[in-house]
Amino acid sequence: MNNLIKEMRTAMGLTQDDLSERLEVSRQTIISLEKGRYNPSLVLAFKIAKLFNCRIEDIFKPEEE
Amino acid sequence: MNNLIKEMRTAMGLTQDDLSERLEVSRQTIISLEKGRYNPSLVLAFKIAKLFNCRIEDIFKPEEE
DNA sequence: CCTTTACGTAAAGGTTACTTTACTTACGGA
DNA sequence: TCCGTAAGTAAAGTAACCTTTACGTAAAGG
Repeated sequence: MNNLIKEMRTAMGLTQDDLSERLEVSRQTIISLEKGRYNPSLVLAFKIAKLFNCRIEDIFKPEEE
Repeated sequence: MNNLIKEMRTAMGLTQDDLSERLEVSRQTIISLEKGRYNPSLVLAFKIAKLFNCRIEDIFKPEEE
């Protein structure tokens, strides 16, 4: 699952630490998400979309099968 | 996390078993999702949206905080 | 230099998504 | 009445998300 979290985060001028606080997750979670190490839960995906003021589909790009 | 899986499934004339095969998950997973017992992974949410030919936001409704 | 900030890795543990198996109930048709 | 189908519960196990803690590195500033 590819995503644009890092791009959107830096565009907002946020550090990983800032973002983790706003999303109420650990910094480790942000790092792992940005690195593509795992896919977020749907709940977290909704939180991220809300914070970035866009849709889940705008941030997350499932790899084509 | 509220969702419209059951409604959309029956609208397509599919049984829980049919749906589980198309999504490549177990029937238990379908039952639990429809019953709202847990939230799917983002990957599964994308699969569901693709099958129902709509967006994740059209199917899943996060409870307001 | 030394400190602070931002980003990164690694490992151990908890919680939850998801699987597998087995059993139950209700319904409709032959 | 019997059988098959669809939907449901329950329990035990595996996999993945997410946390916590600790440590490493590079850059910028004093």
